[in-house]
Amino acid sequence: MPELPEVETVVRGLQGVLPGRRILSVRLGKTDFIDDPDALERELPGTYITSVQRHGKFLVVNLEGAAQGNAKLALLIHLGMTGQLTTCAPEFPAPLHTHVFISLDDGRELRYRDIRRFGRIRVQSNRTGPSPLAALGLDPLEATAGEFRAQVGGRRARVKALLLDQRVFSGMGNIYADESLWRARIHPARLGANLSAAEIVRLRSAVRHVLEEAIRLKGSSVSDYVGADGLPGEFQLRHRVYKRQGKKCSRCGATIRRMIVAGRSSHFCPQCQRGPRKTKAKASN
DNA sequence: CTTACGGCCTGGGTGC
DNA sequence: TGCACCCAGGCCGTAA
Repeated sequence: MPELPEVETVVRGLQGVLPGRRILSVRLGKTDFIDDPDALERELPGTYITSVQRHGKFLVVNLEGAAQGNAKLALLIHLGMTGQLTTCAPEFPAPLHTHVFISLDDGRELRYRDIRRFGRIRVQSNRTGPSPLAALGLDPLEATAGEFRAQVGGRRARVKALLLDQRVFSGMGNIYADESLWRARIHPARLGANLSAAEIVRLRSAVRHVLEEAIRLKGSSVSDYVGADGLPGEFQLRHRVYKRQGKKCSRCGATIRRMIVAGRSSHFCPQCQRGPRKTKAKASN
């Protein structure tokens, strides 16, 4: 599933090929995951790609009109669960579920494929309403220790829910939330407000370590993820808990467990990551 | 206001 | 060969 490291890998791959290219034409397959398919076909041709960036799990392709001073546009792409954004020769046969074909002035084609169409594509301009990027929380790689503590401490939501909430931290999903909590030795069901200052520091450094290592290994390919070059990542080989229930914890040897926390399956070591205290409904007085 | 939870979207994988 | 079921991320409505 594309989370921060996977999107970052795709962005870095595209940064080498897209900036400076002009979009010649757009061809669409199914469009139910595109906010305004007509706008995509109408507004993209003729524009120049100026840069590619990541915001949380969003991939942003910045565009500029041919004439000077033209309104700037951005193509916002969220890969959802199974989105793939690659460039290739236009003759290359398109695999099933490829729904967007953008031909470029260097003869190559930018393609979007999405098996389940949980992804989203949207053209963003100054007249298309509020950008979904505005609602995003801190980038976990850029958040200072103080910012991190402010988002986690004092919150009565489960720490797993906080890590997954894109308005709190942007970019993390189930894999990296679970891997980070294991590394920090924090149970996913603990409440943010109940974490000690030391635990919050540990969590921030675990998140950074895990995300940076995953970026180095070009992401985790667990379902359909591939980078901009079509190649899978390798971080799935380093997963310590994600989808490893029943296997041994590499740190203490206990058996990894899976349980639903914050509505999502959560993988953790019951030995290294001690559960929250059971709050008694009514203590004696 | 904050948090919790169920449902919806889709289709590949799994198990019967 | 079929088929019901589960699961995933984001979002939305509803309830406490």
